[in-house]
Amino acid sequence: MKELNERTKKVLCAIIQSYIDLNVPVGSFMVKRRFSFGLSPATIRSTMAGLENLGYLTQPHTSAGRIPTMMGYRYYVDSLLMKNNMNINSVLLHKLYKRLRGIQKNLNVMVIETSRTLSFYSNCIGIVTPPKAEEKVLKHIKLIKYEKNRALSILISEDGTVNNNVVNLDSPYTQSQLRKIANYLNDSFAGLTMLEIKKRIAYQLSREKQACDRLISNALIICKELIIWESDNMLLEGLTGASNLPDFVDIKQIKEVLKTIEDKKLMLKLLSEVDYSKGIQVFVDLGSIIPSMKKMSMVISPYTDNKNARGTMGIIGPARMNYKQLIPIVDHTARALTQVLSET
Amino acid sequence: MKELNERTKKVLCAIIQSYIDLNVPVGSFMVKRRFSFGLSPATIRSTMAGLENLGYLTQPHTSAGRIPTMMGYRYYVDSLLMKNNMNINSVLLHKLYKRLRGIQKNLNVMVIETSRTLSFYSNCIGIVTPPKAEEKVLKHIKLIKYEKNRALSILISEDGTVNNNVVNLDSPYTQSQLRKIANYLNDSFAGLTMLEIKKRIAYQLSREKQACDRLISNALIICKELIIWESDNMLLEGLTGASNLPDFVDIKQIKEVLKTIEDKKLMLKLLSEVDYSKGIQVFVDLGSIIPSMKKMSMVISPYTDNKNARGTMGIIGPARMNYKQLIPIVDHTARALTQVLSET
DNA sequence: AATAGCACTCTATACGTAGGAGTGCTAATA
DNA sequence: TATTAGCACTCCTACGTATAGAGTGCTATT
Repeated sequence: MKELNERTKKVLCAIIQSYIDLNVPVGSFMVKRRFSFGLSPATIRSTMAGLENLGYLTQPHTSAGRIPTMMGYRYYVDSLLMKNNMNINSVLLHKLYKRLRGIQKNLNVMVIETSRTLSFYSNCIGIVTPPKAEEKVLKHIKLIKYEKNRALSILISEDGTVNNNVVNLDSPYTQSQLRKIANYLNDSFAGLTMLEIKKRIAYQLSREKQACDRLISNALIICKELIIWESDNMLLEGLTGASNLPDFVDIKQIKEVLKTIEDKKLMLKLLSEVDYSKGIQVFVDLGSIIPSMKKMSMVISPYTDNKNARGTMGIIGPARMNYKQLIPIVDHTARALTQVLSET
Repeated sequence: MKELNERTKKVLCAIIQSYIDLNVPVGSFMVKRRFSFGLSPATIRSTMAGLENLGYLTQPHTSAGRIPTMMGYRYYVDSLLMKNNMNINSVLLHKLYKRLRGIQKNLNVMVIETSRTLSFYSNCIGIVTPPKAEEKVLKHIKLIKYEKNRALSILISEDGTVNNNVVNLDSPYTQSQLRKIANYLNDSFAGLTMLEIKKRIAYQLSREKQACDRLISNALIICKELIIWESDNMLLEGLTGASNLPDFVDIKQIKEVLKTIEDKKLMLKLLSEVDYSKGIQVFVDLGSIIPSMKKMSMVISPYTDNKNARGTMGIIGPARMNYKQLIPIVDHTARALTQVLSET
């Protein structure tokens, strides 16, 4: 891939910016009118022809202007991130922080509210994954007698999330037996991540099937069940807002996207592979990963509570989205969320 | 409103059934072809003209067949319910019961799964409201020390639902103090509905502001906070399926519906006013209640656990939906859910 | 190397026409 | 008197044609 010369770069970015702004194939005259770098339409035309050959632009038909290819968007976004010449309205920024700060400090509520916020300010689909279940650190387990052969378990994590679940027992236990089981589990596992706990349980159960105490082996089995139940999840908000975008005129596309989102599995898989170390990331053309997401992009950023909890949050919208505005919005929302969560 | 004569009824229902089946304005020849009651097209035409005058049918334009008005659907559905000549595939019925029976007996999961089931078998939007929070009967409250000034509360209802919530305390309490508070609350309120508890708390707090024990008054305040938090909710599934219906060609309509559904408030209000005593109910033309739901209908039925819990469940779809199939589906799903919940 | 000029291409829009489905009215019929 | 056949009429839809406009690529010129 040869490096583009300065002028070619400029023309490419001008075209993409115009297309993002106007949603219409942009021709040589349009570029000249909107960005008066002293070039004649003819010159711009030949540059455009070059960019088309290189694969950055394409024509819907012979006598139309150019529109960006996915490769074009990729280039555009990368050069934006490089130059970092994006701007965010300071009033909006203030509102963003205020809104997140106003929420009660309950992680579950926080996650919902963040996805709403993202959707609200971006007019895209807001997406937030709570901290990964496997990485959560166990703080405390509590077991309460519930029905004859069942116990209510309460699982408190270091990050403040609480999960409850009904576990089935092999035989009736008294409340004091349940307390003993809970004590054992707390002594053994508090402070460890769910992943570590899972591993240890598997090890202990395999090692001494017969040797150990019935109470203990039952405790292990209960705990195993508990942890399995703690599955990953994800929250999406703002289908309405997103569907108002001019790009969603294609009803087939909208249905496809709805379907994928309702399915969640694919999205979760994709999100689980996001690289936490990288900061903000832009996936231009989700279609190459999830077929139904053709011509869609995702801007995503990690967040943490500065302890163990790490999650991802961002937006999904048309590849033609206004990156210049939206990348900073996602970025600042992630910072704001991290900050608020760290204050606990 | 004059009663229609037998033949006119027949023609009206034939036209509506045809329109539901084919989604095309139906003319006199069509009726003759599909339903050979010995009438000539000319006769059918004059009957149709009469029905149009009465407001049951309408013409998209002068030289087209007739389509039903909302009043027409109303008449059609009422006569269906009256004659009760609806049929349900017994294989489908079997699957329906099997599916609901296969779910673990956790009310929350049950509700999600029911709305999925409804959506799956109807290709409409499935809608289920969990039992009304106010009508829930308190079984047991448990308080656990959580952080300095906070306690984790676990609220178990008779119907098996568990809610947890973090309550803020005015000052630090020890675990044993919390236990005392919980005991007091259990002694006072277990077995009452949330609504009753709310009333009693309001009464007690107002009656003896100074007289009573600090612990008790705190207990009351905590409990109040808990109960307020228990708000009504609703679950919707199957936007994808519904959007595949041929009626949803209008993108504007689909967006309007999405918006309303995302909002939830209007829907909840509507559902809270459903008459439990009536069994299955059909709202033809939701548009008259919720403007964005033009030309949509709702088939809805109550369910119970044969104790205190009562909720509503049903489907939302185009006014042109196949009532003959879908009314029995909703009906049987409600019966199945009631049966499964009653088995606990 | 950049530009002006020009012929060419393709789309979107409007318009006109023909075909067809369905009606309402009227007169004939059982 | 209720029903029906016949017929003129209406209106939608599909399809073909014509036209304006936007934008291009190529070529000759600066």
